[in-house]
This record gives sequence, structure tokens and C-alpha cells, in this order.
Amino acid sequence: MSELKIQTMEEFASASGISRPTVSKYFNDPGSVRASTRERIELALKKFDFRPNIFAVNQNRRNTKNIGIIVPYLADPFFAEMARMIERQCIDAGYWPILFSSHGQRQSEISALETLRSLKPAGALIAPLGRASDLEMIRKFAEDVPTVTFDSNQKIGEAFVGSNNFQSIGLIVEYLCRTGEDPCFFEIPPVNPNALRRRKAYIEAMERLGKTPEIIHAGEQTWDFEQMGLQEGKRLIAERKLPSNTVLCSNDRIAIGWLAAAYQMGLRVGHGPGCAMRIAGHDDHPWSRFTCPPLTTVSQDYSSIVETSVEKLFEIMNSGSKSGVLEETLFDGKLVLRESA
Amino acid sequence: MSELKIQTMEEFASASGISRPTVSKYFNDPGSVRASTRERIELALKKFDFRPNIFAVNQNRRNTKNIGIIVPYLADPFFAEMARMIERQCIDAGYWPILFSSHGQRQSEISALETLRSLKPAGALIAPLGRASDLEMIRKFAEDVPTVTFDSNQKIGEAFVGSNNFQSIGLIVEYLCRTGEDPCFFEIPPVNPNALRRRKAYIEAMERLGKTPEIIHAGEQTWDFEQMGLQEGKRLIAERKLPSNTVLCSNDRIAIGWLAAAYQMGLRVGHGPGCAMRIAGHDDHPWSRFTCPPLTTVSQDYSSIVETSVEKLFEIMNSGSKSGVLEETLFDGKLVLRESA
DNA sequence: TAAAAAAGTTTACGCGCGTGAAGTTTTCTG
DNA sequence: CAGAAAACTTCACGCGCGTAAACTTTTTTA
Repeated sequence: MSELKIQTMEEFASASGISRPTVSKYFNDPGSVRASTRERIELALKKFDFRPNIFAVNQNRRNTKNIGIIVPYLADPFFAEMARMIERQCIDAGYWPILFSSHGQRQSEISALETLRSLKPAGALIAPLGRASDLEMIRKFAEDVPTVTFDSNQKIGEAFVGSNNFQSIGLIVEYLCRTGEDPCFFEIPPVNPNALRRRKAYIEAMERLGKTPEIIHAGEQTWDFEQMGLQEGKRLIAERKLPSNTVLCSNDRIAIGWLAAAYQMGLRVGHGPGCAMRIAGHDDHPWSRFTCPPLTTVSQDYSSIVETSVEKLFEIMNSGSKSGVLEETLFDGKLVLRESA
Repeated sequence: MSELKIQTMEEFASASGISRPTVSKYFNDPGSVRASTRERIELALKKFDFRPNIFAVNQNRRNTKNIGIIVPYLADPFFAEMARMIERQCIDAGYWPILFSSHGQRQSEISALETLRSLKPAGALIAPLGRASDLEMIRKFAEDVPTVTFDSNQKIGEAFVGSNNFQSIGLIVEYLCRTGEDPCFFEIPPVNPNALRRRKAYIEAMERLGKTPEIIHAGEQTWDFEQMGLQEGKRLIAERKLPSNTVLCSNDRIAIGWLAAAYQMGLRVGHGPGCAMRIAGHDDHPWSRFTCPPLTTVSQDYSSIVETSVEKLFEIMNSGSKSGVLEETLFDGKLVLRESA
């Protein structure tokens, strides 16, 4: 192949017979050039498969096309899945998503924010760690960069999108009360406001039904939810400290740990005859279809949350106005009845 | 605050009383400037928290500090965990890791490679999709960019790091044969060479022990492993088509599906009395401690694989020589005995 | 303490592209 | 078909920083 490789837009422009500024215009918005010109460029594009130097582009553009995504814990398939959907939406809209995970650690979240900032992003979608977050830092970040938060509401940025925990917890509490022993609520020290809100929602729902709420909190602050559920579950079962044989866990990953605990302690879980306890979760986590028994839970509306988050972000980016008020959008959960409760 | 914000290195240099070229040197390698100078810069750094414009830096540097990481499926905690460890190592070495997931799809892997290429990375760590990969494209990529592949060996790049499937499968086959009924081997259509190699390793191990290998393959090509294990497991149990009540699955995620299948079909899994079947996996997946019963499996030496991958990459990057020969490093697995087999 | 070596300063250029101004060509409008 | 509008071309500058050359200052070495 004697084709000398096209390296710069200058070279590409002369090779395609179009001036460089026009080629530049094309890459910024293919629709901004005449159809005939567009065709000639795209013809040359096929021949040389040139791509503008991304660093030079971003250095000169007033606003980059970068969109930062920060999730608290990527090893959690829940967030992995959300991130995947967000990435896709951004790409389809012509943006460049850049994914960061906080790995459950304050310092990682801080680093992610710092790195992200140096990328001068056009916008950011952040699911904060929660309690471990440097909230002041995120707030400052959101002042400079259009930011939508999701999953964990820290009252930061122009918009928050998440689940309506009061509705969803209400659903499952009502179901559990109606179909068997009143549930107690198990939580580990809350890493974020969702956990707090779910506890509160549990209490309210129980009181609404004229029941007495029973809350068990145990363990230490960690993102190793399954392990906590397993360890504390075994302990509570062994010590017979459970106020109820129906346990509502504040999320599915904890419930998965509880299922393991019950199994290991020889207790049969489910709502049928011969079952010693019921266990329910919250989130409809990707794994919860495969637990033994399959986990009864409340689904979060993943795709709506993602779609709305991205839409809101684009709105904010385009309007450019900082209203200063936080717009909160909450989606209802749906009861997912399986066999564990 | 009358502190006008420092935006450029020029401004920062004059604010700290050091010339810009020296400041530039500092950011490239803090050790390359005199200790007294370093202190003055770091003092100013605390005061103004300036960071060089990353786009300008990368545009001008001969070689960037970017390191690309591509994993086939980030929603799999196995890869999420590997990615996390790789990121850490790169950061500690002063590089900038950029993570991509192929989401199990050929097109995503291609996009990731294209995007990564435009980032002019100093090196790349790639776990190819496998069969779905555009191998020719990855090969071309590896010709231009120092590349280490891991997990799935496609004979690409200068080095591969992974698990010794023959050793690890041998281990568990030997264990299963020794302690109960001879295992059959369950696989879904292989997405990558690991699956192929594991099947072969199973056959060899069985023959070495004078047993007859029995292989079941079912389903279609997918990354939805648990679902496949569940669905096919239920079918095989219902139709009584299992050649053995001991099932060795080609990985843990499939085994998790099988555990669910057995549960749903009312079969007790384990090696104790009253158990109808044994199920074993491979990988020591993060979840496998929490299955019911806990999954017997063979561990992959995650951390060694990660460490070695990164080390090899740095070697290649530093030597700059393309030897043209593929250096393969394989780590042995360890038997992880739990209750499922 | 003088000479050599190391580190810093000043000056200058270029990376590849976005973008604006001014002029030219093409396309659209009536 | 003329005039207006749109699109293109040429020319030029600057983004922020890496880096090289030539010179000056500080530190090390003997």
C-alpha cells in the first residue's frame, strides 16, 4: 500500500479536495455543510478513515463533547447496567461518555471528580457515594459543570432522578403484611440517603397499617453488602434475636446475603408450607432472579431513571441557565413476586 | 476571595515565581527538579490547586500517559473487579487508565478500539470478547500500540496473561471423581477460547483418570450465562437427560444458573447425605460465596493476573521493541471447596 | 575557592484544530 | 437572468503546553 497515512485534518482536507475550515465544520456538525460537500468528505473518509485529533479538538472547542459518569461501585451489576445504558444514550446523542467508579471509597470519588473536571466536560451524571462523599466538593463541581445526580439524592445539581422509595417500600410492606407475618426491617449502616429513606418509609408504612415497626441494624459501614447480610443474618438466627420471621432487607444485595445465611442455618425460605422464614429485598437486582429461592423484591425502573437523567442533563446543558432549584423526578417501583416471600 | 483563578501554566508559573519550562518539567516528573524548587511549586500548588490542561498536555507530549483497558462485559463482577485492580495499578504508576466495556457485543468492542486509538494511548490491556471479536482489528491495533491481552487468549499482542485452565480443570475433575460420581461437563456455546480450553482440559483429565468424558452443550451464544444455566438446567433435569448427577460447569456464572435450576426442580445440591446432585464451577466468582449452597469451584488468581498483566505492559512500553513473539503467562488455580460439590 | 556540573531562565517554535474576517463561488429566489 | 443568500475558500490567529537552544545562576566536586 503506497497510501501514505493521513494524519492531520490539513492533509485530509487536501486529499478530499475541500478546504480545512469546511472539513472542520463538517466534523462539528455534518448537517452544516452542503449535501454535495458532505458526500465528497464522506467518500474521502471511507478511503482514509481519518479521525480528528481528539486532544486538539477539545483544546480549542469552547465546550467539549465529554460527559462524565460517576457511579459509586461498578462491581455492583446494578450500577454497571445503569452505566451501560447511560453510555449508550450519550453516544447516540453524539457525546463522549467517560465512566468512573468510586469503588465505594471517598478518595476514589474525589479523584474521579478531579480528573473529570480536568476533562472540562459538557455535563456530568453522578450517583454520589452518599455518606462517604465529599459533598461540598460535588456541590462546587456542580456549580461549574451542568450536573444531574441520580440514585442517591444529595440535593446537589440542577436535577435528581431516582426511585420513589416511599411508594416502593410501601408496596412491599403492604404485600408482606397482607400475606403473612409482619416484616421486620434489616439494614446495615446506611451508606446513602436511599437506605435512610427506606427505613423511614418502612416505619410509615407499618404505622399506616397499624403495625409496630421493628428495625434491626447491624454491622459496619461497607459496600460489601452480601457479606454483611450473611454474617449478621447467621448471627441473628443463631442467637434467635429476630423479631419476625419475615425480613425485609433494605436492598437486594443484603437480601442475597440473608438467603445464604438462612440456607446455611438450615432454614427454608419462602411463603409455602414448610418454610421457616420469608426474605424480601428491594431493587430487582440482576442476580435476584437466580437466588434460591428466587427473590421477592420491588423493581427500580432502571431504564426510566437513565433516560430521564440523560434528558434532564441535555436540557440543562442546552439552556445553560442555573435555576438554582433542584428538580426531583422519582419513579415508582413495581412489586416483583417470586418465591422468597 | 480576590484570588483570581489560575487557568494556565503561564499564570501558575509567575504566581509561584518559577519559570514555565521548569514548572512543565515538574509536572512531567517531580523528581527532575531541585528539591527547593519542588517545594516552592508544591506550595503554590496548595494555594491555587492548578492542574495542567490535559488536552494541551496530550497534544504535545510524544507519548501520552493514557492506558486503555477493554473488558468484554463490565456487568460481570469478575471483570469489574479486574478492571478496578488494573486501574489502581496504572494510577499508582503515574498513568491514566481509561476503561471501556464491550458489553458482550462485537460493535461495542470495535467502537472501544476506535475511540481508544484516537486517544493515542501509551499502552492497552485488552480482554477480548473472543469469538465475537474482530480479531484482525485487534491485531492491527496491537501493531501500533503496546498491548497485553488477558483472560481470553487470542494470540494477539506481545504478551498474554491468564489462567492455566488445564491445571485448574484437572484439579476439580480429579476432586470430583475422587469424592463421588464422575462429573459431566456443561457448557454453553463458547464465547471465547477459555471455554474451549476448559472443555478440552476436562476431556483430558477424565481420560487420564480412565473415565469417560460426558459433555453437554446447549443454548445459544450469549453473555447471559446465569439465564442459560437456569434454563438448560431445568430442561435437562426435567427431561432426565443428565448423564451424571455431578455437573461441572465451565464457569461459575453458569453454575449459579444451575443451582437455581436444581432448586426450582426440587433437587437438593451438595455432597452430603440426602443430596440429589453436585454442582461445581470455575473462577471463584465474587458471588459464589453467597449461593445456596455455597459453590465449590476453582479460583482464578485475579491479583496475580492483574499484576503481571500490568508489569508486562510496562516492560513492553519501556522496551519499545516488538519482538513479534507472544509471551504467555499462566497462573494456576486453587481448589475452593464449599458445599455444592 | 576555582572549575565543572546541574538546574534554572529566557526566548522561540510548533502541535492540530476551532474560528473569525474578508473575499469568491455556488445555489436559491422571484 | 439578475440579485440575494448561502456556502465555500484563503488567510490568519490563538488555544495551552512540550521542548529545544542559548544563556545565566546555583550547587557540587576536587
